[in-house]
Amino acid sequence: MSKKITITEIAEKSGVSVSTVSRVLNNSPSVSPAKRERIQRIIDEYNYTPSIFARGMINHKTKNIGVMLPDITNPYFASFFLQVEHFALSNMYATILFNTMFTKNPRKYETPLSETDYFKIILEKQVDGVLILGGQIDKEEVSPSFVEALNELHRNVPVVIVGSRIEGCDCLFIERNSKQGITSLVHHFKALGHKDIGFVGGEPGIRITSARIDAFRQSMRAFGNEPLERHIVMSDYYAPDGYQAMKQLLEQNPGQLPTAVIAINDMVALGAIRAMKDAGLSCPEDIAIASCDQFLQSDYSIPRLTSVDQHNEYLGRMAVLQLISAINGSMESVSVDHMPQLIIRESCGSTARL
Amino acid sequence: MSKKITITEIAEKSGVSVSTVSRVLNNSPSVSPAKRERIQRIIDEYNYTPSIFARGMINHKTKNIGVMLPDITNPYFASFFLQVEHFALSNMYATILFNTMFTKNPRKYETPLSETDYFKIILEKQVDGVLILGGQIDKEEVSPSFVEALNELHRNVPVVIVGSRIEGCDCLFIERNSKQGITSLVHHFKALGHKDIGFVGGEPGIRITSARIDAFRQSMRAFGNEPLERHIVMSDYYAPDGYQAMKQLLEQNPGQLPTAVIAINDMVALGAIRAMKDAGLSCPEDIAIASCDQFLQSDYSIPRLTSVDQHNEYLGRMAVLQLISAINGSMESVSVDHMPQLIIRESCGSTARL
DNA sequence: CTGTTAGCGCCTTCAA
DNA sequence: TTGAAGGCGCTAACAG
Repeated sequence: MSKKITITEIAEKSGVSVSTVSRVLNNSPSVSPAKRERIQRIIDEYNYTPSIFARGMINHKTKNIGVMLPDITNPYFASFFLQVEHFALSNMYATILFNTMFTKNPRKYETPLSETDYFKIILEKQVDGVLILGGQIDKEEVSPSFVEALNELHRNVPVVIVGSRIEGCDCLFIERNSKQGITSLVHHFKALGHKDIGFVGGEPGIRITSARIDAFRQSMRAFGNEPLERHIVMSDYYAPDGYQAMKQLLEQNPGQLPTAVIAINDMVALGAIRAMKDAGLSCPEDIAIASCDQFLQSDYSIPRLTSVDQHNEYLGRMAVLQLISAINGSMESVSVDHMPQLIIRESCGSTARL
Repeated sequence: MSKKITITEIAEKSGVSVSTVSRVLNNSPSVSPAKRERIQRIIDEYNYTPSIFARGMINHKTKNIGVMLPDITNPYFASFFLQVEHFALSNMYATILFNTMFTKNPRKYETPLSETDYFKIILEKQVDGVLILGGQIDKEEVSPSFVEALNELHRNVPVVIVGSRIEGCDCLFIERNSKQGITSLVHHFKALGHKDIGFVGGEPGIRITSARIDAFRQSMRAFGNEPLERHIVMSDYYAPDGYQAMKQLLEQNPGQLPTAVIAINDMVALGAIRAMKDAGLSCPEDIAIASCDQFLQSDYSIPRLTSVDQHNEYLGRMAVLQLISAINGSMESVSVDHMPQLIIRESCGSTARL
């Protein structure tokens, strides 16, 4: 590895002092155009880039942000992350990604590390800010010690959490309305004449799950229907979970199945439809299905999935922007007001097309 | 943000010199046990971690690696990356991820940045090593200027490329046998009695595509069949591409369709099956389908996808390991010898089960 | 507009 | 076994 050239050498080669070179490096106005150009030429010629270490010693910034999420192979997190990375880079921040694997996942990985271990590692990396997505923060019962760890982290570096506000946590939050999507799904099914609607997927004890199921119950009641508890089967967020949940729903409701079911996301919907098929039922004829969170490729499954676009990508952008402004001193939480969009395809059995 | 405590303060608080503190920090043996313990206690108490900047100025290491890939939302890259990140971290390296978006992708993103721009950014980040996956390096014709950029990067920091060796490129490569999988697929279809086999997906001019199509032709010939060119339709790597490719295949071969088709990966297979369905054909009855690269969830589609597990996750592990050993001085390319595994499910029309 | 200089926090000789 | 001192590459006063 060729050793890096330093500012001193550039200064010597261009016959000026290091400060002058430093000035052109930092676009200081007070450099004569002639010198500036000459120096820049040398810089380019030698392909010189200043040492982040030396710079960091002074301004204590790495221009790196840390992103902590459970599992990048989950399309939900992936599409979110893509936006984050993209927008961070266009603001000159690079993104260090940590997969905490702190949710169940189909690969059954375990990490020996706790989330607070990750906090420590992140801190050591001296990132300028941290974005947290999923994991413990999504639990309904967040342990006080975890909140304290979060606060400690935030004391060192701005932390933006994507999810609902946690009692006693000083971090910044970026929240959004998660009911809207469910409500339009229920309305849609009602409009199609369904009375008994079920719900599958989502891990119990996780906020997003409860929020959605609550919204589900609530909007059912708004139609004068009390949803049947036995038509609600929670499990988790992946295809195998949708499969298992639907299987259970079918088995525990012989002869009295719902005519429509809402799945917590597209992977779960996929699994659920597969379970129906394996039980000799077909979708949407026997049970119509729609999901709350659209992923890519849902337009290519059989049947094509009716789903809700929660605009997660937009949320990703908002999150980085929030983090960057926090790094630069702004300290307010934001709530993103977005309008989830119902995407009607085949699995809901509607013939309507947008 | 609370400012960090320094080694000097630790030294003062424990009544020793900075050098002694430094010694305990770096596990130097020459510190009296008593002092060592006392100092360690203070370190823990104040939750002190040494500044990476100051350290970096001396050893020039960040303990960060850079990973460059086209699109993390592509499950192929995601599962690969997950392994990389995981293994890197267990070796104390954090991973900075760059999505170059340098392939077509369903989101139609564009970056204003070229891949060589990314090289520059990565270099500025002073990572200890770089892993490159996909993008230009996969092209059949790599421009000399790109190779030179790669070499220049490699002159500064170890670069590991996942893919086939590029003429004139000094980087480290991690290669694998990509024929094996195709061959077993062809054998499998032959064993099921298929004669006319088609191929869909993959971008023309990309090495992995050509390699697979070559392997396809070759193993067809081994059975005395010359594959029909009009039964081979390239496009790209995502579901919409599979859809479009199959649609074209169907349209351009009226009355003389293949009875089986190999798709370049599971997303393409999904799209292809969907196209068949939309054309009133069903899989595997009318055309059997199998794919070369298995992703998660393929076990839940309708029909379940017969596919090949290329053990990409293993490859990911090998790649980081290779990079880390390169960072530590080892400079040999490795070729991973793995045995792709055929996973027989429904889409190939076989009744056999493993 | 430009140069000089004092650190930033740490590690590493070199002496003691 | 310990401490003192130099220097890593850069920026930010401070002088000129």
